[in-house]
Amino acid sequence: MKKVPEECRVEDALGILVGKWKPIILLQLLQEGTKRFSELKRSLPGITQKMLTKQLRELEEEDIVARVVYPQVPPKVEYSITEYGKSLEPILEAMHEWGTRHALHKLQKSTEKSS
Amino acid sequence: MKKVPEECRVEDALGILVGKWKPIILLQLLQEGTKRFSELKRSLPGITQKMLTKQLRELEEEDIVARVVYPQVPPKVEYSITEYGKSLEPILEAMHEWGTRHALHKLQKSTEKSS
DNA sequence: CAGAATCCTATTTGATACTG
DNA sequence: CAGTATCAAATAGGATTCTG
Repeated sequence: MKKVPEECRVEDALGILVGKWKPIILLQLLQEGTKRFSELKRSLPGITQKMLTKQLRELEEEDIVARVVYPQVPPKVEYSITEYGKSLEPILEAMHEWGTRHALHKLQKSTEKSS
Repeated sequence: MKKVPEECRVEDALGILVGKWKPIILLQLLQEGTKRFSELKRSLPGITQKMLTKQLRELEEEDIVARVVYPQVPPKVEYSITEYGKSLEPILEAMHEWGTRHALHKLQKSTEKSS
């Protein structure tokens, strides 16, 4: 179904990072290590259970995050970045750096009225 | 309105790359240099004028691509990556590399039936 | 606690036709 | 040639309620 040249794999990486909460979820897990579902939810103000579940499931599907269920009551589920998932870190950092510069760039452009 | 920690600029970069056709448009312009609207359309099988126009406008808005209109008939419009836009290239390449490895990774996983 | 299920809105993408 | 305009379909995102 893909009509783009097959040697372009940019969209594969992009597809994994895309989602309103995925980058921030990944950064949380990268920085803080393993976290429970409820901890993650607390650190992500505004997210709903549905979205958190969905995004985590998608990341799990791609083997980026690991999900460990402790069979006890009340339930306990822990999420963490897989070794494989850590390979995304350089990309996330590059994007963070670029994004920071981009914010400055836009600021400069908007100040270009005073030559 | 943003609820994510303000020090996270990953989404800014992501927002610029996201769009079904943006990565491939950028790669085209990076690899082939300046191109006309119709040339771009030809190199992007499946894209509609509407989408091509929209994505280009969004990239132009962020100062990633430059749009030059030649006031003549029939119209001629050329698009190219700006100097600033070229700063995205490392990210695109990193994503491309990662995406390639990811394709292999998934292939290996699907072959894990034979231990 | 960690979700699943349902319902609803908004944004994205696409098909098609028209225009200076 | 390089768009715009309009309509329809698909997808993403969100609010709320229920459950083992």
